[in-house]
Amino acid sequence: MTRILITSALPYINGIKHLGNLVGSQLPSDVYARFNRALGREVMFICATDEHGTPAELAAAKAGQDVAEYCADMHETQAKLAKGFRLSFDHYGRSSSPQNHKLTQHFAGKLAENGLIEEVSEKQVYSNADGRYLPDRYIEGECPNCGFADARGDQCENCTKQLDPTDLINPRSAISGSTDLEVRETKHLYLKQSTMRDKLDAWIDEKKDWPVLTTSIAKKWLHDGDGLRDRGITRDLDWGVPVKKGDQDWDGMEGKVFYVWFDAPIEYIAATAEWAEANGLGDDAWERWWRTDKGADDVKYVQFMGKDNVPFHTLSFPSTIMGSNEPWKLVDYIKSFNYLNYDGGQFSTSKGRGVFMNQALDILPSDYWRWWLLTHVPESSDSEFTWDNFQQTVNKDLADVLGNFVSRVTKFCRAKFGEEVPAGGSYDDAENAVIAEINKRLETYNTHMEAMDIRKATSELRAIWVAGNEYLQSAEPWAKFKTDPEAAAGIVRFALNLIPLYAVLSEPFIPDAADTMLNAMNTKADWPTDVAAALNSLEAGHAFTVPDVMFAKISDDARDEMEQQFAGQS
RNA sequence: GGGCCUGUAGCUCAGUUGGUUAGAGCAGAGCGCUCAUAACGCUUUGGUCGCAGGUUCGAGUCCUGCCGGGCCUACCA
Repeated sequence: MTRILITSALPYINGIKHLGNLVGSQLPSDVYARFNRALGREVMFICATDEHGTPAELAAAKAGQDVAEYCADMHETQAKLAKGFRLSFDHYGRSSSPQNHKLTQHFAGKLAENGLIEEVSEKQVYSNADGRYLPDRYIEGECPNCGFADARGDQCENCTKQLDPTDLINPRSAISGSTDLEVRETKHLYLKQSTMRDKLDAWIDEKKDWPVLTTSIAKKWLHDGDGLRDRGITRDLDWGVPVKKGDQDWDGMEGKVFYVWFDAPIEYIAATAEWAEANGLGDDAWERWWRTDKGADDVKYVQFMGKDNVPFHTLSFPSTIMGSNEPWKLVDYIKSFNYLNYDGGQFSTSKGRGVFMNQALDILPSDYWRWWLLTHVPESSDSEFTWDNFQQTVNKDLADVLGNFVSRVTKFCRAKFGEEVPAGGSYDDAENAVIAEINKRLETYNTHMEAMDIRKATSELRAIWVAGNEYLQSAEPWAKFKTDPEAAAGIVRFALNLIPLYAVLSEPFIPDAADTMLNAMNTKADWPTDVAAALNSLEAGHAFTVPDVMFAKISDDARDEMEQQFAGQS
């Protein structure tokens, strides 16, 4: 039996994430995890907060908190929101965990042993007022090319010319505005990725089935200019994983930490170790997912991420893994996504533009958001959120097609036969035709889910819901009831049986609604392998209840109000 | 500047290795049903597939150029 290891890109710690962040990795990975669990496969689904780096320190300072305290609070907030959206992580870890400190230092030590680390002395801009080194984009000044006053140290937004911070005229700190800057000499570790270029190139070449978005970005970095460049993996910061070789100190690296992009992917592994500890299990429990010498040979490892994360997952992290010369599990498939835009522009934290995870849950239940986001997940190109589209999709698909189906069937039965599955009648041609159709659609649905074609899967699922309404319309139990109650009973029994089937098939997308359906029908169900059998599972006499309205519609007024509320200040 | 992605009905999107009259959902129109959240079902109107060339017996699909949108470009993460 194949085991499935799934990781979602780690949300950064510096604030509450918006819907674009959610749909770009966590939500689709959750669908895939739920689907695989439903099939009975053993799944390990990992996510964590990514807590290191300059922006985390600045966010903490802005919040007037110590950075460790800030990260702990924000981790709790994000974990709570993840639960609110029903993200079914087996563990939601923290990149600041002791496990990650230990593993990150371990990998660095191995890379050094294998001659893949180089010490480089370089010049960095230091801000006396801020008491810290400034990354290029945290330095602003006048562009030497076009004269734009607020050019950033890496690139001028106005003329798009790439810059070096020392090019700027009258440079200042973007954090404090201070001009008390100086260039200091500082020593850093570089990972010699360039020596692994051919190996990485050959490895990427094997991945014929990966999304073009994934492989093309990797190829660009491998072949652009002089090819893959070495990458600095340390920073002059206080908050992070202290630079060590395994458990040994690293001469000349005192007071420095590893670069956030070096330790963040290692947290996928460390979070699994956190999971083991949290569940009172030994190291072998997590190592069997990650070490091919300890049982991970039968693991299929799938990563989900936004396109901005691709280079780090196709090149940097594999360099770390391969360079260690230890039998760690490499990724088998990378599913990458484009971006979700908001009503004609980008989501913007600073402008308060767009919907953030906490706000979304304040307004409507998670299933509404999950369904819309997943039916519009940016798989082939960027996609766009509009309130009008959101309202239409939710009202039509969830309220009218699925919710109303459950409602009409259960209420009709209650009125004519009471709140139990009626006896009498039998399944005939009409029912067998529905079984045949669902069988066919289920096969397609399974194929899309295995391939992680999320949008195609949603439209197939919707078609399966529609089949129920079509059936009722042509079977007309309300008309039959007047002349042939037995026949009507058979129809209602069949229709009632569709509800648990729909619940199971819908669970990866709308888990709360699936629960509601199963609870109402007072049953449990497995992923169907035999649709005919599944539609015979509720027998005559089985008691059920009529659920409350599963999905209340979004009114035009409510839609307009929400649109106003989230328009931002642009 | 360079690289990649993208432009198909009013809207959101499918369109396998080029092969007869270009598909789906929503929206619009008409009809039907009345069990149901005025829900459901059936039928139907919308497209010189961004533009211009080219290859081919044949191109939405391949090539070239142009126009528009997006992302990345290695020190934000």
